[in-house]
Amino acid sequence: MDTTDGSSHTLGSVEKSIAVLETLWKLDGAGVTRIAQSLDFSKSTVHDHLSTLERNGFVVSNGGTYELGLRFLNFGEYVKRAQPLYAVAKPAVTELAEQTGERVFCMVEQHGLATVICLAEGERSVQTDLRVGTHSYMHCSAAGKAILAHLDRDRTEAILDRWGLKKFTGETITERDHLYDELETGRDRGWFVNREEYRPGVTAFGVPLRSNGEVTGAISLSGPAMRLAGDWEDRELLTQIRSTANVIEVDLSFQ
Amino acid sequence: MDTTDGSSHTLGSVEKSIAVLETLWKLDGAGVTRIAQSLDFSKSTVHDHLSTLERNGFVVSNGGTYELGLRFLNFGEYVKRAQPLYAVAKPAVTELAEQTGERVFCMVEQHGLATVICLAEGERSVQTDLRVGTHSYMHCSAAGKAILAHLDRDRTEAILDRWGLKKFTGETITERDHLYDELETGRDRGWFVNREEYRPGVTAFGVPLRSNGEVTGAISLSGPAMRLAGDWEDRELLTQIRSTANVIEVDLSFQ
DNA sequence: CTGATCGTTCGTCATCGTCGAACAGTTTAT
DNA sequence: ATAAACTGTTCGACGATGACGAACGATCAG
Repeated sequence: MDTTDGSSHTLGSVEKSIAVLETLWKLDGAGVTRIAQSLDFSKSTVHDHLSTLERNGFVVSNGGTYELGLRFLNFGEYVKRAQPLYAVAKPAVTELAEQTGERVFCMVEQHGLATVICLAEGERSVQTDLRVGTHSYMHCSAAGKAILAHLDRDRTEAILDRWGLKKFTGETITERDHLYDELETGRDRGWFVNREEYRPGVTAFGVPLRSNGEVTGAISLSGPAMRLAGDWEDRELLTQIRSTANVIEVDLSFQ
Repeated sequence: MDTTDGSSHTLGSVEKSIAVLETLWKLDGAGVTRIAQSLDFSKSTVHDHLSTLERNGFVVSNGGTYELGLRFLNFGEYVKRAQPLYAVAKPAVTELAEQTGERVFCMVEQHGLATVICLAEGERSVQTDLRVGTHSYMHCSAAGKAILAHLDRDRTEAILDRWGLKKFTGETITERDHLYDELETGRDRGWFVNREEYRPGVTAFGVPLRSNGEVTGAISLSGPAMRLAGDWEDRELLTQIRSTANVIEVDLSFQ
């Protein structure tokens, strides 16, 4: 999958270490042998990588089994706070969740994926698998569409080339033209929607966040499809979401 | 500093990548040239590492300058939630902060450092530089002492050998015997204290958390030294802290 | 327009990452 | 109790590959 590069100066040993870390993540911790056969590396190679990573705090060993280390938490919190949006969006998102009772997210694009940087739950918010730090595809999330709609066409194309339009439910948009239409209508009316396109029964509305004319992220509000189905109540809900986005944009411009 | 190892099979290129990541962290993002001269690597080497790390989401480039990527947030949140203590301690810590109005931490030991895995602020809690994910030395924090006091003597020695007893204030304990005495008295009475040993004006009380007879972490409560100076009110405060710790220990044993 | 600086590309050489075999513990099954 | 089948770890040697300096094109300051 990566041997076709040819002249690229990518460091194989570093990528091996990353593969070990990914495996440790997928398997929720594992031993040398398990990782070695999962990646088709030799045991000694895996051991070398693990001990190097452990010496640096990215891995921790508990009597034969290895896990990801707390140094990731250190870097992770730093990266979260380094996002200009975080400090501003956090209180606004929390307030919107309290007002509406639903779950509210703030997401940022990086590497073609939308990542949750902060989240707040309302009183009646439903369960979800989206946590802070979760990466999600942009074609099937309300916030992702909001961001995608405001990128250069080339960039959008590149993102769709890289990640495809994976189908999660019967409602997921899997055709490019369909998605482009959706992005255009969303761009025109100022908000975006994900109607059970990622999880059955879950609908979300998304609004982009602009700073200096550039879209730097988006907020989205998600809840049960039943509750968010009507067009009448949506008007009220949407003005609340757009109002929150507006507050964030203004706050962002003053710091 | 590491060339004296001799026979160790540590992967130099991986450690170089880690050094690049650390530099990116220290400098809050930087360009190739800046990193290269900061680490005394060649520009092309730094570039190779950065592009490899970027291809994997650990670094992101914004027009010439590089920053740490959001993938660290993904891993960081995962590691946080992977700690058995996290889910149990979070609500208990929050409640204690509300009750007392002070700032409360839950910390876990790894690689000889105490790392904050969750934290809650009370209404009158003071400012601090401790965030979730912050690593701190164990000899000068209340939670760190609580954990240190219950490790094997060999382990404690190894930790002090590795990290030393760095002096932060005039109150910091910098001699081993002094620390061992302090750990013993704390172990006997069941709680530990840090009286302005890390930051002037900040005092903290710490209590260990046991699971199956083993200490897996600690909680601590910190506030202004003035407020936490008396011995009378401390009695009340300490029973609240110990009671919270007790709740966590019981909850932990039932999952 | 010019000089200096940036990030990037490229090809070479010597380093050092990889592997298999052997090691020492630990658990499982007989 | 004993052996067989694991585990993680150590070690040395070979050859892939990571590091470097030089040259590149792009950008910015004066």
